[in-house]
Amino acid sequence: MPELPEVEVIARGLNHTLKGRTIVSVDVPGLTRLSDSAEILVPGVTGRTIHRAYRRAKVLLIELDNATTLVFHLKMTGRVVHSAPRTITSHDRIVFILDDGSWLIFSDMRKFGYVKLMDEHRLANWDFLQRVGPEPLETSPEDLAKRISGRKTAIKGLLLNQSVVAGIGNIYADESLFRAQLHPTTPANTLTRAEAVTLFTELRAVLAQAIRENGSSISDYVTAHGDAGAFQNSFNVYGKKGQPCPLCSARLQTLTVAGRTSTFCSHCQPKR
DNA sequence: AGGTAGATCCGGACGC
DNA sequence: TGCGTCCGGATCTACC
Repeated sequence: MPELPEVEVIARGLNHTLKGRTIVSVDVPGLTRLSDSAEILVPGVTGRTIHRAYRRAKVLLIELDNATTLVFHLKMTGRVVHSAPRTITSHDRIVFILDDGSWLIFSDMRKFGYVKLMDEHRLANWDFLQRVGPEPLETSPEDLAKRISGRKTAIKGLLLNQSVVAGIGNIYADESLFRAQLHPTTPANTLTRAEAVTLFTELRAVLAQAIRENGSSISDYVTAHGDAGAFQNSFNVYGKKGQPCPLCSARLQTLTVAGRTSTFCSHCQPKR
């Protein structure tokens, strides 16, 4: 489940090794439903040189030399890996063959992800980019706190809401709520400003640490070069239902909040 | 208008 | 072995 840190690590890795490479041909074993068609993608990218790779929210963007951009959303099981040529697998969706013989491969077992090719106009007017909230690592905790003030809904739902703050998924929502000692159903309008600032300070810290540790590998995530991340070893609560709280040793519990499984410590994160 | 629930996409994991 | 159920990121619809 790539969230902000995982996509950031992939983007940095790709930017390092793809910059200046030219796409010489494309193989399309089978695109996902939400992707642009091969008729758009193949002629659009063939012969183009890669300028840079970067991230916005959970979206990976690879900018080409004619002001078009390959846009990837990995959703749960997507991968974008730069590797030597290898046998195509049943999960591979599109392969970009580069001028040094290496491959850039988009795979996605569950086919929820997508790849699209956007020109400047389509990218600038893309409704997702119009709606998405600020980058948490580039926005002060005070400014982020203002964005949730007065909202009656559960704080967990607001953290997952991409238009409130960009790039947060279940892992980093649960981990930051634990660090801030807030129950996931806490109505945002019951937080003091100081509590909200603490929450976003912890969110930023957990995201920065996850990036330093190459992201969290729980099911399918690997870096741009196929390596697993390490931050899953630093989880306090995510995926640890029934295990002891690292602070008080009470059994961690789960609850569905905003439609998502939330793991928390009912002692350290009391309901209010 | 803000908010929630449910459906949808897909296939691996898991339980009976 | 085999079938049914669960899960999840984001979006959409229906509804309160």
